[in-house]
Parts: sequence; structure tokens; C-alpha cells
Amino acid sequence: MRREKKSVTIKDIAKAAGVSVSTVSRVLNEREDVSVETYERVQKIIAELGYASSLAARGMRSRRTKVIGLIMPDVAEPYSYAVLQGVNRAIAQLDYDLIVYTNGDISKNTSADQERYYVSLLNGSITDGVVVVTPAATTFSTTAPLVALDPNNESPECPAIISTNHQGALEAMHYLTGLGHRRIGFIAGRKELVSSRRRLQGYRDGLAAAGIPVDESLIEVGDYSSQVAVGCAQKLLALENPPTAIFAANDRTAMSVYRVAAEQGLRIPDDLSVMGFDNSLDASLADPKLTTVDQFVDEMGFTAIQMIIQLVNGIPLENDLHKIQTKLIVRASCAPVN
Amino acid sequence: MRREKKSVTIKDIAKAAGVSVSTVSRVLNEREDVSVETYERVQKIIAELGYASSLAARGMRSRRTKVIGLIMPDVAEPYSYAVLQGVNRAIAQLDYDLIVYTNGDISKNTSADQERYYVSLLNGSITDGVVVVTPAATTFSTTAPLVALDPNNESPECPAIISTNHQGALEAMHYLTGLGHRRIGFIAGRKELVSSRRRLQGYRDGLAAAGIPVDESLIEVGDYSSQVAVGCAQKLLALENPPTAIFAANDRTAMSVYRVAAEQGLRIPDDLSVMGFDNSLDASLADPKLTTVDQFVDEMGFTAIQMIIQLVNGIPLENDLHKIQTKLIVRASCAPVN
DNA sequence: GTAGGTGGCGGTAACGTTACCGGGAATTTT
DNA sequence: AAAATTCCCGGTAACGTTACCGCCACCTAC
Repeated sequence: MRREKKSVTIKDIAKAAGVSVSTVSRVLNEREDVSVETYERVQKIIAELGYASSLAARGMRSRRTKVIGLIMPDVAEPYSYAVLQGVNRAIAQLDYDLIVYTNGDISKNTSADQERYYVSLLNGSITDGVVVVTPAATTFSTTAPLVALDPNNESPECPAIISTNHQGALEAMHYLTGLGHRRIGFIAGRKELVSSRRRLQGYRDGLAAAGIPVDESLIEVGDYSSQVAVGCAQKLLALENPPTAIFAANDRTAMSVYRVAAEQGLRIPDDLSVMGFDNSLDASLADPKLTTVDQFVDEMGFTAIQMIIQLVNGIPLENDLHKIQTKLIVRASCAPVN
Repeated sequence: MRREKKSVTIKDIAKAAGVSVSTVSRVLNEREDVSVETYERVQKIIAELGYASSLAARGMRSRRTKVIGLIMPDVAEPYSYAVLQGVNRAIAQLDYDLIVYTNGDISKNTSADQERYYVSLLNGSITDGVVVVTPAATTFSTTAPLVALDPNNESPECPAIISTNHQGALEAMHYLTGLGHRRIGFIAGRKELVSSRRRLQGYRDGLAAAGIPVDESLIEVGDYSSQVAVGCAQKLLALENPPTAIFAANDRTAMSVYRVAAEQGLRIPDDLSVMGFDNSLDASLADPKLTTVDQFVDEMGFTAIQMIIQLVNGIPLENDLHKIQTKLIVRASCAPVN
């Protein structure tokens, strides 16, 4: 950790090889107009000195870094991990590297300003393009391309990739009403999230499609977290006329319903049917296995990278809005009403 | 995506505010020698124009970016995810952001040269310090601090954080021999990995401690992957005098043992005891639940960030080598020999 | 009233790299 | 043999930011 040990720069290479910095730069960028001898001599010295160009300096000057940025508030969330699965898969087969930028705390980064700040920080200097995960902001001022993954906005002004939350919820409701359920409880996510509102609307429309009037007392508003969801589930099950099925706006919430049901001695699915949303890892491991709606988050990550790469290469997108179809995954947590 | 729309720079702010770039820079860096009126006027314009400084330019000039780098070959691996858990937790409570750098493919990045390349790319220009995950390289030429997490090297020359692989395996063996097992099979990981070699040594020493001679036919060499492990398990169970317990060098390998045992009609733990290593998610979800050695990978990530922050702030580490204690997690996959 | 601070600010030079221009030597063309 | 072309290469100016120096106006002190 000696302070004086300066890192080796292109100048050091130039001096050692007895050429100009321009020539070294040409070698680094595999330009044509360098003689074979010079090329090999410089390459040899680069290897000897263990030189690597500074991404900062390179990006600042050339605007071509072969690096894609991924901006997400929290990398430890299951959702983020699912995104990373797809993103990693896409990056692995490309000639691009990936930078994931995070401040580690979702609560620090809810504001649109923060998002815009991070975009400016990276894009066009360090990265050739960025993917922003669940942004609240609609517009970004950036020269380099940008793709929003699951934007928290009804009509984003940038290329975006979304899942069909409304349709997924509708399908789930179709399944539940098909099983004969008429009193179906719903535990929503945070109201300010578009995904949450869309799922709720799917719930309402699903009831309407089955000719069932909406009973507002069957709708509880949670926040996608376990703790709050427990309270919601308790309220629903304490109703005079409790629901025979509960549709939770995400799997984690559904797990809370499981817990409350167990506390109250209710068997799933015999006494209570439970529907989730997300198809997270929990869903397939729960007992009984959770019937849920898969929104293919990893696929969203994969596609987002494809889109941003296309934009980076100057090819316009056919559709600025890419929809990923949700799919109902039927497992063991729902049964016909008895 | 208009090309001509240049991103807003410090110069634009200066012009709009009618001050020099120096003054804007002072405002940005919260320096003292700016009058209150100027400060507020500049801040207002910064907000209006949605300006954010370029990380590349800033890092290049000032060598203080408040960003920590994490270099890992693959972000989608369960191991990486465990590291990210701890890293994210540490970053969340600090005034630093995090950059995770990956090329998405473990096979692209096995060489020490590649690792050194990535370190140079980031460190000292974009990041104030870097944590490298499971590096093969021992030395790095970098001005900014660096910490190796679980280095694949017997004696790294940089500050490092490791888990007690040998001791963990020893403990596991102590437990198995304590249950009366004398014929214990071992499925090792890739020979070139230090973690793998250490666990194997723990196996040998554990036998020695119990006064059991090593039977080399009970040692199979896998590669931490499921496919190869299946073959290893089959070989072990096809022995004339098959083992009564199998110690797998990681949980994924243990899951393969489960599968082979099931195929052969062997019940766990009645007919065969199985010991894992890692305490991954699989372990607690397997049936029966897997007895394994937890190496607290998330804790390693958390501690690595603490170490690098300390170094970034110029405080020397008390110990360059930080060991995380492994712990035997006893569940249901091992039984006394009958 | 002059000397010596001090607060606020501007100008300039870096940081490490690449884009661009231009120039000398070697080679080809007329 | 002169001119044109090609092949290599060096020099210089950026990119956007901060460090550093130094200037001007104002205030305080004797």
C-alpha cells in the first residue's frame, strides 16, 4: 500500500518502448497503421509492466468503453438477483463488460433525482449505455442510450421493458373464480408503485369478468413486505364473512398469509386458497407449493441488455416498449371452494 | 436519443450562474470559501439543469470518488449472491456507493492477468478501493487499496479475508467419526482451488485424528458441479465395501449424492449419512435437511467492505489476514452408523 | 493612512487517454 | 526523375473535473 507507487500509464509504456503515446494508443486500440515490429514490441512491454488503461480516462475521451451499466437501488433483494441472472447471462455472451451501480439501500434511492444523478454519473463517460431498474423517473438527460426495466411509471418516455402485471392478475383471478371462489381477498403492494396498481386493477377486472361485485373490505393495502402483510392477512381473516381465497400481490406477502393461516389453524388449500405473484424461489419451496404468477424477471434482465446493446450500436428499436408475458404457475395452494 | 443533445457539464452551470468553473467545483465539493448567495444560486441552477458530475472526470482528477469496487467473475452464481448480501449490507450503512464489475462469465476470467487488468481499469480512477472475489492472482499493482476475498492462493500478498476451510472440514469429520462412521467417502472440488485442497486436507486430518487410516479409493475428485459429482457418488457407492457416510466438498455436490442415493434406494440418513459444505440455500431446503458447514460467505462480503473502507481512510489493518470461522450446522442428513 | 490580513473568486495546469492533423521516409506511378 | 501515394509515426488539442496559485476588494489594526 505504498503511496508513492504510481500506477503505470500509457506514458510509461511509450517511454519504455521508445515510441510516442499516440503509437501506444494505436496499439491498444488495434489500429491498422502500426508496423508489426512496433506492435509486438509495445505489446510485450504492456504485458511486462502489467499495464491496463484507465477506464475513466478512456471513457472520458473516446465515449466507447464496451461497458454497460446497470443501476439498481439494492443488489441483495431477490428481485435484483433475478434481474442479475438474466443480465449476467446476456453479458456473458457479449463482448461487453458490466458495471452494476448501487448505493446499497433502496430507501436512499427512491427519488427520481437520485436516479438521474446516477445516470449522469455513469452514462456517456464510463458506460456506453445504461439499464435502470424500476426507475421512478420518466425522463433522463443523457447522450448515451438508456433502457428502463420495469419503470414505475405509466408512460415512460424512454425505451422500457415491462411485464404484463394487469393481465397476469386477471389470469390469476380467472383461475380462482373458475375454482368457484366468490369471496376473494386481495393484499396490494405499495400504492405508489405502478406494478402494484396494475395488479389491483387486474383483481378488480377479474371480479367484474366473473360478475362478482367488488367488496372493498376484502382489499387490504400492504407494501410488498412480510411484516405489514401479516397485519393485512389477519384483518382479512378476521372479517365476519372471511374470504375463501386470498390473492397476494407478491410471493413474500403470500408467505405471510401462510403464516397467519397456520396460526389460525387454517389448512391451505383446504380451508383457504392462496395465490401469489412473482414466482420467486420461495414459491416453489413453500409447503404447500404456491400457485403464483411468473413475471420472468430474469427474462426482463436478459432482454434489457439486448435492447441496450442494440441502441449502443445505433440500431433503432422496433418497439420502444417491450412487454414480457406473465404466466400463471399452478401448484398446490389453491383448491375448489367447498 | 438525439445525438446532438450534449450532456450538461460544469461549464454549462458556470455560464448559467455567471461564475467560473472553479466556483462551481467549490460548490459541488462543499468548500468553505464560497459566499452563501453564490452557493445557493449555483445549487439552484444545478438542480434546474439536472447536472451530475462525470464520475470518470472526477475520479481522474481527484482520486476520491466515494465509490468502492467489487470485482467478481459472475454475479449470477449463488456464491456471488451470498457475497453481495454482505457487501450490500455494509455499503448501505456507509457514505460510499458500490460498483460491481463483471464480465459475466467465469470461464473468461480465470487468469490472473485478467484480474489484474480489471483492477487497473477501476482502481485509483473510478474507485477509491477494490475488493476482488476469489482471485487467482497474488499481487496487484495498484495505488489504491485492495482486499482479496477468499483468494485462491496459499499466501496472498495483499490483505485478504478467508474462511477456515481446513478447520471446518475437520469439525465435520469429528462429528461423523463421533457418530461411529469409519468408512467415510469424500468428493473433492477442483484440485486447483485452494478451498478444495484445504477441505480435503481437513478430511484426511479428521480421519487421522480418529485413528482411521486413509483409504484412497474413498476419495473422488469432482469439480463442485452437479454433473461430475453424480459420477463420483456412483463410484463410491459401487465400491465393494461402500462408505457409510459421504462428505461432499460443497452443498451442490451433496445434492448429487442425494440424487444417486435415491436412485439406488438408499435412505438418508438411515442407510447413508451425507455431509455438505457451504450451507447454501439448498441445504436447508433439501429433504432431509442437509447437515453442512457454514462458511458465512455473506459475512465475508460484509467484512471485506469494512476492511477496504478502513484502508481507503488510511488506517492500517491490524491483521492483513482476516479469518471467518466456519461452523458446523447439524441438521438431519447424518445418523449414527448401525 | 498605510500595512497586513482575509474572504471570495477566477485563471491555469494538470489527470490519462484518444482524435486529428501533419510530416518524413519508403514505395509506387507517370 | 519528378510526382503522387502509401505507410508509420509524432505532436497537439481536447474530454470534464479538481488542485493550486494568485488577484482584488474589503476589513482590521497600529
